Amino acid sequence: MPELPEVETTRLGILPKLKQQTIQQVVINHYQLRWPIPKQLNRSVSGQRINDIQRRGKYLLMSVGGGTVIIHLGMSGHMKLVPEGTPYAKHDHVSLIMDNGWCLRYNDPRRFGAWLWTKEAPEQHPLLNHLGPEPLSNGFDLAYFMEQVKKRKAPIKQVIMDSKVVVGVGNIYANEALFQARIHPKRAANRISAKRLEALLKAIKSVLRAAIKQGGTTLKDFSQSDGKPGYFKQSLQVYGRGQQPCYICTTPLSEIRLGQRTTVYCSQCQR
DNA sequence: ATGCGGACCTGTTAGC
DNA sequence: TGCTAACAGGTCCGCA
Repeated sequence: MPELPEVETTRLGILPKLKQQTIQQVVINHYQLRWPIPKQLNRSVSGQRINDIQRRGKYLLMSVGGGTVIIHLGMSGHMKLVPEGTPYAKHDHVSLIMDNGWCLRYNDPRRFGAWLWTKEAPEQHPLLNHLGPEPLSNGFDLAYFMEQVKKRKAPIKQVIMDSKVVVGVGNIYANEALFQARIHPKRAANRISAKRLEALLKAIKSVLRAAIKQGGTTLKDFSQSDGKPGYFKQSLQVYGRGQQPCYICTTPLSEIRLGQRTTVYCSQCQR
């Protein structure tokens, strides 16, 4: 479920009910996520007020007095806000019971997500301190992108999905951005002209912006128990459309595996 | 340093 | 209908 736009949508969805509210209690039903949830989490955050929730890449950073909860949704994680006392759903692993009667539930069937605790500045944390720039920030510009790409001969798709190069570009949006920029996903990163790299840079930004905008339309449903975002599906040009006609030239879209991820592209339009 | 495959999990779907 | 295999939005880790 979560690529960057969904994480941002989640953040914007839960923030209004949590900001400046006090965490009464933490209930952990399942400690074993990608890494075990630290035992001291409950002690560290109970009674603390949530100052803010920020996002870095696909990580959510919940700052409370004394430290930060670092949250990742993995492949299948999502958040729900429910009234306190609502029965647990299957795979509800973490609950934050708030003083204002709301309860944040973290649900994650595959348990690839994470809930960690740090007292240091979160950007110093080992999981965050090697991350590349935010894709929508000014730091992700053509000069930087060219610098990164020229030392990489791997397929461009794998390079734009590398969080050391830029954060937040997952499999769906990597496919979409490459189609928008007309670049073949297997093309060696260091063999793309500046002009085409600029097109890719713009495509990454525009695809992510558009998706965040779409996610925003489902925000009002967020406190509902089944708040599944409607998603960006109808806007997808290639992802999930293998064998179907290219919207530009009608050639059937190709589907291959690249780095163990499904990759869809138009062999006619993308070079 | 870069690049690759394996690992962590459960649920859903395609194929026999 | 039931079983099995493959695949799913992520990304860290260890080894070449």
